[in-house]
Amino acid sequence: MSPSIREVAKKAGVSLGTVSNAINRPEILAPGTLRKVNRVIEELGFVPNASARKLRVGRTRVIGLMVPDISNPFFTDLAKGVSEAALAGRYVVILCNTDESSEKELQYLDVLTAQNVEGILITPARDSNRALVGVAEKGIRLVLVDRIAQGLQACSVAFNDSYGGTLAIDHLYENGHRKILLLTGEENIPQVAERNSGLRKAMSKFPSEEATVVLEIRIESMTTFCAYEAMRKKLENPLDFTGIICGNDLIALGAIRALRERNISVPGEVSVIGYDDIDFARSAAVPLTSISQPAFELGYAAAELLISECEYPERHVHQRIEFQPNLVVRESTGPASGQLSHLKIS
Amino acid sequence: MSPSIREVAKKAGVSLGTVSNAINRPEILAPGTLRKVNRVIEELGFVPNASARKLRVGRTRVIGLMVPDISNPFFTDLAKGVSEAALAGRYVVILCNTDESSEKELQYLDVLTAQNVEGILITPARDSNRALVGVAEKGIRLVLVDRIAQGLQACSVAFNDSYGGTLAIDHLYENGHRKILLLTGEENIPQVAERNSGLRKAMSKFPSEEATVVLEIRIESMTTFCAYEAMRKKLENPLDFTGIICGNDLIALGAIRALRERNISVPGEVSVIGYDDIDFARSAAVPLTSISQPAFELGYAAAELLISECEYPERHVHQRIEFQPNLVVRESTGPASGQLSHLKIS
DNA sequence: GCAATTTCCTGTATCGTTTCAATTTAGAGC
DNA sequence: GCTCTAAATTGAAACGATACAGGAAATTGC
Repeated sequence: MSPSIREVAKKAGVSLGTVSNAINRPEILAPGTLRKVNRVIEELGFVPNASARKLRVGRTRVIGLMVPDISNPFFTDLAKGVSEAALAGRYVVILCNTDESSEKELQYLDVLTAQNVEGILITPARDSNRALVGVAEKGIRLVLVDRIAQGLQACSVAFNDSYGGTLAIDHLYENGHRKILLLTGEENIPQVAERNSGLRKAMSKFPSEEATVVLEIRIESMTTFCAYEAMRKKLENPLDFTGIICGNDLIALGAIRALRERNISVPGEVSVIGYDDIDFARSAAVPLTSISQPAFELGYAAAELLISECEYPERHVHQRIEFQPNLVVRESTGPASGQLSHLKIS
Repeated sequence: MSPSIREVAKKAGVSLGTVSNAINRPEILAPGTLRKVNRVIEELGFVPNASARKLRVGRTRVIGLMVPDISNPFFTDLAKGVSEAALAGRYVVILCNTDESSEKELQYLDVLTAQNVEGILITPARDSNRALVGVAEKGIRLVLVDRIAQGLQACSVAFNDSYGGTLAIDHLYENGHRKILLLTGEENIPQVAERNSGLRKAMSKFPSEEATVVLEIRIESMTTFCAYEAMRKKLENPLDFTGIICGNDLIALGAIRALRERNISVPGEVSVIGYDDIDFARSAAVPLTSISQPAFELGYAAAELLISECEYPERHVHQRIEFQPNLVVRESTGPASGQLSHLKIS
């Protein structure tokens, strides 16, 4: 097995404390001693036992990352950002994929608590507030990612979802779209609610006589497949919209697939706008107009925030970092002219 | 802070050992005592300190997962499988994204060692054999994912890459393609080498006078962007192939993007075949023909293997699990007729 | 009713670090 | 050379759990 600090001490002819100092506060050792100890450490391939250190110091250098769906490239990028920031701070990330199930989320919360993680980055499920409060009471620090949680003192990082919604609707409006389908997850997902509120706010700017109609479909899970199914069903009836705003790019991809199967041209007949601007958006069947959000940066910032809170709890004050989304126009959106008149007739 | 076993003992009026037994061997306690202790545990919200337990028992219930690129949906699915198997075994996964850099890989190997992980699931970089042997010597169990490593006693899970290569070339050959471009990563990546060897083996079956030509481009990093750049450069010269076999789907996506920019029709003029069959393959600009590999299952199997090795080291024997890939035909491949004659002229 | 056995529980040593008060050594000043 | 201070090193006491030897109580056998 791995040698212990004791063996290093013996072989180097110094005391336990000195070896420990060589590792943790090299500057207080005499240069000669330090060199001697380091050589022995090297020789024996000594790696300090993290469990023992954790036990003594009470710090684990482990954080948890809890995401609803790691398959979603948005969260993958986020995870990459987190991972990188963690590595830079010599922390380590435990990945928890909840599949949007709050049951799994609770299970993971337990496991993470048992593992004594120092903090958790979490995009919480709709109804896990209570559990989070419990976790926070155990002294585990939380950073909320892209969600808010009421009644919880914690840092958070997020995008301005309301502004994102505005960007989407403005873009379609400017292109003449008046009948718009909103294809998104259930509204008890906070970001969804935020974006919709942004949408509504933006709409209220427009003259009401223009009657911008927004139809809504809520799909169960924000994945390509569910969106595809939902869209197929919708298309069994005649078109009553010219633009679609999607809750994320995966949904947009699914919608476009369903539209193409029905030979409905995108953007000729229907414009589609996604959200997140994942890497695949530009390689999609119809390169996707989308609201871009720098997921990697969000993850990096979130992890930095958490680590700094863990490292310097006394001088820490909770804060919220907000990133601005922006619109990336590609080929899936265009003017609505033809369709508009068609709708007027029907 | 979290209460310790000591406080539970005091409050329940029993000794330390009894509380410990209540947690770890409830069956040896008198039912009344057990109930009493459990009630107190509940009341105080006691969670055992994992660090202390780890220190004492030497087991951490933590495994590491090291992948070259978590953005690649193949590895994302793999990670999901690993995560799920781990959760089922009450293990926890530390995610390590190496960005294909062996420097980062070494760094992570150190961190994981220090964290006392019980085992590591790894898709090793080309030249990290030595480091892996060192890790194995420290008693950390390894499972190699989709790669082989010589001189290392360990379990492994993989796809039959050679067979995958065969599937790809057979499909193109049957469609009349004779001049084929291979667009892949560098051959010191083991799977790449394996697939190529499968390709060559398959080609040797065909009558040599037909002169199936395989051109090769090695791209630095197996990502969409690198592939796109490489393909663009290639297309500055006239087409001298009718089919492309890609190292993975991301590469295929990049290649198709470059082809479309040049108004080269896929599959009209050039057929493209990917590898991995990621979720986006079917939503791509041209739905992608690909070699499908069940990444989730691979991950799940790998983690199960590792966990069972950790749990029952004495009865464990190293094994290799191999999954068979299979061909999924979509729209990116088709007959080569027109192009073939064109090439004969040039 | 007493010894033998079984069942249940206690208390202490231990895992490998870090911390910190105490001690030794070295250096400076005269 | 001696004192005083600063620098370097030591060693024991934690951290919180588990294991295990052994003690107390309950049960059994005759």
